[in-house]
Amino acid sequence: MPTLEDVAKHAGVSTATVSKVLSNTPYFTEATRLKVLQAVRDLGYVPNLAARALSSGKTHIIAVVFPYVYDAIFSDPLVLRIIEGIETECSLRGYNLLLSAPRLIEGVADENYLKLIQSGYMDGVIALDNVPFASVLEPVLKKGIPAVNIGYHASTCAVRSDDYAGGILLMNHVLDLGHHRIGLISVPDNLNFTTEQRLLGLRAAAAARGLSFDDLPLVQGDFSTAGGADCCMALLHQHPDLTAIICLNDRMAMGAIQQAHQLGWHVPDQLTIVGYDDIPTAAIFVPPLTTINQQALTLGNEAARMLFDILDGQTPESRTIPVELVIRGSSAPARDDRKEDTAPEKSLS
Amino acid sequence: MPTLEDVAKHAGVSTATVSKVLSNTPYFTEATRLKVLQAVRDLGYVPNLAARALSSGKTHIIAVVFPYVYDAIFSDPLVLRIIEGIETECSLRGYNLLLSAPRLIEGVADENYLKLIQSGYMDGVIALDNVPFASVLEPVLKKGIPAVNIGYHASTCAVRSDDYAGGILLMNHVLDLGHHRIGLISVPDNLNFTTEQRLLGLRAAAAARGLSFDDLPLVQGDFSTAGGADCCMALLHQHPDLTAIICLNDRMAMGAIQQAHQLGWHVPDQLTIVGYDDIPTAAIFVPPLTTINQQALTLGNEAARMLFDILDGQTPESRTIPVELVIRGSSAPARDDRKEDTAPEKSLS
DNA sequence: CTGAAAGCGCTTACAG
DNA sequence: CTGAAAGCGCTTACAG
Repeated sequence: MPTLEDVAKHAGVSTATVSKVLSNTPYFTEATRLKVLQAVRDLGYVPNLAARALSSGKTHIIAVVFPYVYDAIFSDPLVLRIIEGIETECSLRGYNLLLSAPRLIEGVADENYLKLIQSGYMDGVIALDNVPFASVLEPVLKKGIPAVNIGYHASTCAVRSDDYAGGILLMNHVLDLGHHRIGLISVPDNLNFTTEQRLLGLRAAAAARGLSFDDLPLVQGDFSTAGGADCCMALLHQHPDLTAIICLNDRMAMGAIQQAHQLGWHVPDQLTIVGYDDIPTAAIFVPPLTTINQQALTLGNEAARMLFDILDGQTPESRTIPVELVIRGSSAPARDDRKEDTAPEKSLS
Repeated sequence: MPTLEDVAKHAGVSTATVSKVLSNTPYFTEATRLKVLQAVRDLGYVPNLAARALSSGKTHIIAVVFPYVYDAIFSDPLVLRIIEGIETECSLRGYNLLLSAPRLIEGVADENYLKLIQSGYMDGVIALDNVPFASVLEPVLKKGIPAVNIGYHASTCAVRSDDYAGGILLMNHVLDLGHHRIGLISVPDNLNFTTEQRLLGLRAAAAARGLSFDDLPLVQGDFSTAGGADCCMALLHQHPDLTAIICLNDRMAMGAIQQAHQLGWHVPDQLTIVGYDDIPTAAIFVPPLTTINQQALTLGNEAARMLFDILDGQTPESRTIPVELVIRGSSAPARDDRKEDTAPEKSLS
């Protein structure tokens, strides 16, 4: 492999000159610039990134970091979509993308991950940091590495999907359809900031319509389809009068719908079930899922651009990306015959 | 950040000693070893990877490379699963994982990708290399970087899913159900080795049962759900006598099922539709999809282990990972009333 | 068993 | 506008 020195000799200039020409420093004769570039071409020279990194302190690598918890991340189609958004921007800017999925176990740090962060091997970090009890960004910030968070840990510049608004949209949709005996399939408390925001949105919307959120039956799933099915079973068993179930993600919603079918309920005629995320399958599920679309690709794009802005010395503002209610076939008006099964606990406005 | 030199001073030894102790070279007094390790702890020393890479030529980075074509890769749940398998092994061995998705346009190389490969920034490469007209591994091999291919390009040590056997299993299943008017939803020719193998398997199984594969109506989709729906529409329009449709992946199968429903066909009573891949959604789709499970996680695990074997100086053999037919609700026996609509073109054994 | 010293391939003040 | 030289933080023969 030819080195900078080979190029310098071939072009008849110093290594300093080659280096500066290649990094687009101005103040060079057109002649020397051409000589250098020609030599680069002649020799097929490609800079050694390790050497460049060592002397300049810049690696042109950015790391995408997401905690490996609950097996949730690698099973989440949105994650791949976010990564795609990041990869596109990196590719445009000539940056490389390192992937790290630190094992997050309460109280125990992932040694490999800590070493990676402290090794100085990246110019910046984009994190999916939403686990309250342990921030993957914490060691990054301690080391002073530029970082952007796709999430709610408040420590850095962040881009977030408007989960709160999503919760409101979802609850309003269900209420607008005339439902008031509504079950919830959630996830364990204190596990994820995004779902907490969604819950807050649901709560606010319910309160605004005079419905006591705390009285709504709620069971906790684990993000997975199987978990959604189990939750649906539990919910319908204890509360056969429900007319709607709101799930905090699509995978649980799909599991819930399947379970409801197996229990003999027709969705949406007898039971409305809605999800959150608008994963690719949502549109082609039977029935197609009413859900909230969060623009995952945009989240990735924006996070990357934001990081590059920081790397360019700017101080970008955090951004919230809007969400959209996507109404499909899994939600329908509450039917009168079911509504009258029991008396409403609260009067509606 | 403390350097090797700081550690050496703190421990009262030379940098060479520190370096060797840290890389587990034998032949050291227990005393000096302890001194060094204590100093490392005292100072919180973490090696600078760029420096290490420059002087040793080892980066402890492996790159996972997959071509960005047809938008297919980033939308494929199996890819994330394969990456998970690779990441797990890397994490175990203390390696980091770089992701690169070179844009593959016929005849035009991705400049960034070529630079990355030639930059010496990785110890090894795992590729998802299945696009016949352009191998992402080609520049890797030219540079002499150890590589493993998850796919069929013959140039390297490879791990592959047994797509041919999958094709046979799928066709036999459909034939065993009594179908013989079978439509195919494929992908464009010469686009992907894996789908070619599946087609060969389907063809062989058909031939073995006396069915002329070339007489079966075939339309080409684009891997996507929407494409599957379009293909299903075209197929049923021209061949309303079909009793089964075999799709080369699950996403197209799910689109096809949805389209069939919209056209008023009942799956599987009137029409059997099967897929390939067993993506997470397949199990919870309505009806649940009969499909071929290829163990994506295992593919990733094996590919990584194989690469580490090469890095350890061994010469592992290529492996084929078995597949499994998963029979679910989207396939059912051909019904007599439909079978008699037209006379069979060929007699079955 | 341990150390002095060269070298990996770049970049970057500093001169001129 | 261009170059000589130091330095980035490691590893690795080579001595002893």
